[in-house]
Amino acid sequence: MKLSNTSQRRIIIEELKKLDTHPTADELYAIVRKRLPQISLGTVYRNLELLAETGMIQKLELSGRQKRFDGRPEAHFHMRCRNCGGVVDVCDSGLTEIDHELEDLLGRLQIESYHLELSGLCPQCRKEKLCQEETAAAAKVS
Amino acid sequence: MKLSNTSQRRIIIEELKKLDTHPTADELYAIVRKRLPQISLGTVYRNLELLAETGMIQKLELSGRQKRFDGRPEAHFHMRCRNCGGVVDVCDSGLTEIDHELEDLLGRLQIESYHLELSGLCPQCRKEKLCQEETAAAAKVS
DNA sequence: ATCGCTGCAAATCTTTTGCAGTAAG
DNA sequence: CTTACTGCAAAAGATTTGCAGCGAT
Repeated sequence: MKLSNTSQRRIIIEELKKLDTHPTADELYAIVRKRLPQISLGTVYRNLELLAETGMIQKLELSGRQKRFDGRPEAHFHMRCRNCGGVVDVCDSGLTEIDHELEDLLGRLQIESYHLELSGLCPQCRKEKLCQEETAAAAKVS
Repeated sequence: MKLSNTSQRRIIIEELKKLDTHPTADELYAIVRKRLPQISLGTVYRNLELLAETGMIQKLELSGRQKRFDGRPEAHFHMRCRNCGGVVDVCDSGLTEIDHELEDLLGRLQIESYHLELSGLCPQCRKEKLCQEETAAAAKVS
């Protein structure tokens, strides 16, 4: 597979790699459009698909209607925020350990791969929720 | 939430519980239509949604365009077949063990839940692939 | 000059929804 | 009688595709 070097493709990669928000195709489209106002959403979809096939980026198969894209090609863990719907990276040595155990086990079970989707509150929403609770507690006292 | 007992709903549950194939809404629609030819796809979607909300069935958040539904409400593991695209149940004590470890770890990380999707060849496709390989080997010899 | 890529718009696929009529409690 | 449910058809949301022209190699 030989990909040519068009400005659309270059800018799509560039902008995606800047983000750690795992944008959907249309979110990335909005961002890329600031630099290339005439680009079409179809082009964004086609490029994301191709780039994922060649392994330069990842197409995330997460729950929810829309696919999301990740500029980091290495496997890592994701958590979906149940409050804001966003997707954040999760790094933890315990998870990495469990990952290895799973690999071993799945090999024995003739399962080829797996993917794990975590769910909870992202740091941002956790902070906001904490603030709300404090405010609520203060209101109760007064 | 009080659900009334309509024939549509009863038959949808009945047919879903008969299957271990985790059908999509339209697959189940086709099956239910044999008994209720005038039922609409919208009714199937609405009922599956309601039944999942009340916990009588599960709506599976798996990769791929279409949602799938599972008549067994208890949590268990699923594997998507990379050959036929179907979804099969996976039962294994090793997995259950890892499940517990994950629960522990995630509690510590303030992660609320997770879901694991396995991928490989379902038993059916594995068998067929094996046959093909044997045939290919035989052809090579002759 | 060739072949891949682009923008545009239409098509597709899955799911949801508005509505007016029907059935269940 | 009241409220939930249904069929139908249209709408909505996300992604894909056909096509004719354009740009990269």
